[in-house]
Amino acid sequence: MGRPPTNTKDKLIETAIDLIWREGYNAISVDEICHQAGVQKGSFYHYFPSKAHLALATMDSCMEDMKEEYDNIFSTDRPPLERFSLMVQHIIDQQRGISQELGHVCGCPFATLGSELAAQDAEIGNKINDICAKKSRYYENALSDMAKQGIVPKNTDVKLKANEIFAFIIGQLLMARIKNDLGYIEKNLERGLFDLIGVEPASKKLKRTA
Amino acid sequence: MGRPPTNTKDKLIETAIDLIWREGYNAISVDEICHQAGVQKGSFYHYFPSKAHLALATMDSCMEDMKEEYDNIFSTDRPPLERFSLMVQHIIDQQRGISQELGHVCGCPFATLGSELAAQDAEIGNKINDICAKKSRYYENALSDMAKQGIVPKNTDVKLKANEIFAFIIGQLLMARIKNDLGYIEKNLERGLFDLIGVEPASKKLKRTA
DNA sequence: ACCGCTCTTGACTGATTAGTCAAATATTCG
DNA sequence: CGAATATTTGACTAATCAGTCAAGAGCGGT
Repeated sequence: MGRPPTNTKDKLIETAIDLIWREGYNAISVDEICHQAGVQKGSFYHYFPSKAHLALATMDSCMEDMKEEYDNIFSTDRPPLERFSLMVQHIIDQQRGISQELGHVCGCPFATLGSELAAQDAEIGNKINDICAKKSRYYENALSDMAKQGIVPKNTDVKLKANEIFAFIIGQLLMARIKNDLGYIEKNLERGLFDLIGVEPASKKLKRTA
Repeated sequence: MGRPPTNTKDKLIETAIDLIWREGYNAISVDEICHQAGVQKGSFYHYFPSKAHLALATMDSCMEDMKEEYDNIFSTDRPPLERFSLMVQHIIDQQRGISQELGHVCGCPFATLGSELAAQDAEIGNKINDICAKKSRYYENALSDMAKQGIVPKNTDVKLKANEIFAFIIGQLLMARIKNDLGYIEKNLERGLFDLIGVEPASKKLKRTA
């Protein structure tokens, strides 16, 4: 029944991800998104009741991609420390790709949007909160496994530690975005992460405290 | 000669700091700033050639305040570890005050603005870069002193370490802003900071590695 | 062929945007 | 007082904003 589904909605979401990620939510207009997506305004409002709803849809889309990647990276088959190393590499690769594609280091899309809209739109704020919690859970699980294996102290507060790790990562990504420079992340992200966890990556082995 | 100077310019800057800090740069209008400052549009453009120039002025103002506080906190009279503890307390106090005044946890004003405008306005991006560098220097000096005193390894890369600390702090502040919750900062900021530095705060003393 | 449904079109609205400007006002100096 | 300068006023522009809507186009089922 009716006209067959098209890729209009997806085109809008894909275009919006790029534009919002690079420029921010309030800096771009519905007209601009439509124009770059090659879609008419009426079609936009056929699929999304408002600009804010499109932003929510872009987050859902990013969230899906993220989940797929992180389910793999944080697979329990992998040694827990290796999961973090792999994640660092994934972040660097992703940032490099996006920065080449969009002409600017863009950082974490959730953090950028969250920072901009935290005090403005409660629903978006909640959604970003959700995403933070989901990401933290990957870290918590890995940290739990590390505690079981004695890589970190058994009594480690994994929730607290996961929060520290999360903050450190989005902080590095935010700095990379502001400086438009991936150098620090490339040099510094893994090292800082392992400092926070309290272990040494790869070759260098130092005494840990129990 | 001429009409005497008034506080109009300062009123505009003060109002803009509050509005931009809470809502973001693109989310607020010149009209709104003028209205809340009780100033007419023409007066605004008498003092500032554009909205972006007001944003620059707010950053200069924040920067001045910051410098005064940090010159005190990071005074070389103080033991270097105490400087970091004092800074943590200062951040917490400041965030509590602003969140009460503006009705929302606002995080770091430079990071918020930087995140929003990094890809948009090169001049603002450069200024924020400058501010980051200045703040990092306080950390570097303290870390150098700690290295001299053997509190951290003599061969510590203080520039790298300062960058890690900086990223961690703005990451925590960003999360606090997104979650609109100071809880994590109050519980977690000092602890994570000392984990990164590689020392233990206050009572708990663990073996460090040389 | 015709109906019913989905999707698309593009002109339209009314509000808001950053920024302009000429005239008015207030003050100091001579 | 009167000239010179600094500040204020508020109406104005032209562009842009999010969102609306009535009309039509494309398709499946009957």
